[in-house]
Amino acid sequence: MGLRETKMERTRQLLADTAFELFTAQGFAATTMEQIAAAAEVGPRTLYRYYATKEALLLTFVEQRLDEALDVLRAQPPDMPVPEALYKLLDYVLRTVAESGDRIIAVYELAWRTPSARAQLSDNTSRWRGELATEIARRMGGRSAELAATLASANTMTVIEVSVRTWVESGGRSNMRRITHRALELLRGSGVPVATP
Amino acid sequence: MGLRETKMERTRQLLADTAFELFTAQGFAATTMEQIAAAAEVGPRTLYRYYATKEALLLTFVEQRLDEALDVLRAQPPDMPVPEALYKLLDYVLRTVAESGDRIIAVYELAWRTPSARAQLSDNTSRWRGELATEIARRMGGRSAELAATLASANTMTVIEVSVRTWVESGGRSNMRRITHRALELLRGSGVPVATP
DNA sequence: TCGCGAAGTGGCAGCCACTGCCACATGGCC
DNA sequence: GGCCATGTGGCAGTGGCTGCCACTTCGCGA
Repeated sequence: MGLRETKMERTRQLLADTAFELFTAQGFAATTMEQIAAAAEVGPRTLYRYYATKEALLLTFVEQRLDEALDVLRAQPPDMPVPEALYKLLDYVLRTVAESGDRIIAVYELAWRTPSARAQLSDNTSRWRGELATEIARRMGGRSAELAATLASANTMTVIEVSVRTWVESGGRSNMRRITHRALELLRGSGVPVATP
Repeated sequence: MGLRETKMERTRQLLADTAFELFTAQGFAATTMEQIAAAAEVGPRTLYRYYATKEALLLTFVEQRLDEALDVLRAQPPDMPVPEALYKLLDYVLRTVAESGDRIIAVYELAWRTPSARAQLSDNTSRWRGELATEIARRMGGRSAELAATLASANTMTVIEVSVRTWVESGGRSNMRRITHRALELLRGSGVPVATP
């Protein structure tokens, strides 16, 4: 990786961090892109080259975690049973969410309060669910599995959402895994694969 | 209902219809709010009083249908088994979607092509899913049912989404109900209530 | 090592979604 | 018929976002 790319990666990180601080300090709407650019000491035009929208600047952190989780799933051997692979994914998500702690909580709370950011978050998770469905379908094999894969993906996403949501609402104090396991237990028994340890 | 309210309702309808025609004719992004206001012969400021955002103008049609479906569910007797009540809701959605035909297809295709509109649509359905979960929880009774209700709501929404999506993608030619029933069949057997005729 | 092309940066002008404010008009009601 | 509440519309302004173009800086081959 050349000097150029290193520098850009650093700038990218700096912009997201600077934005995050301003957002938490003054609120999302009250912070302008110009302010963020000034605080990070770049031109506004450059800021837009790194992040196309203000919402992206807030949500990139969450987005990265979800994409990493997908990579974890893809890295599992192709002959691993789907429920087991899904459990690895779920486990990764819950672990990293719990580790990132405060920042995740702050981002979610900001996003939920801000219509445009909440909408963008919904869109991200919806896109992510689609990618997850594709990966599950590949593992289940064959065209006919597409519907089951879509349902399995939706189930998984719902479990993640409900777990994270209650965890965030408790300020990071509740036991995320307990809810996850209760949800998985409820979902078992249908014709759709469910994450299993 | 007084003359005043009647007139406003008419204007409201006129604005959405005018916008829809312009959107389909020239595309969502290429249509300005000013154009819509001019075409409907109201001031731009007035347009904003009826619809807070451009996306709302496009999506109000879909939104209305979903809200009606919730009302249908709420109208069912409280002692009706949840799976049966869910089936009534599902049935209403599929029926009205099929009846509204071209317009639904056009709205979805416009929304999917437009990031901001797609995000808004995601947000709407997410909010709707929450309301559905609340209603299901009430019918299942008790605090402890909340998680199962959330999962049931998510399942139902997924079934609707996947049905509508494939239907729209086929240009309204595929059999929406076949997919719906296959999906419901797959979902049966878990601890979560599933729509049943 | 030097210089050149590619790639990143930033300023400027401009579009348009959206808002607060205020003056005006128009139903609804006594 | 006149008054109040409520709806309409113009105006000025903010800020997100874009295209364009000039400038700088990195990376690489001669």
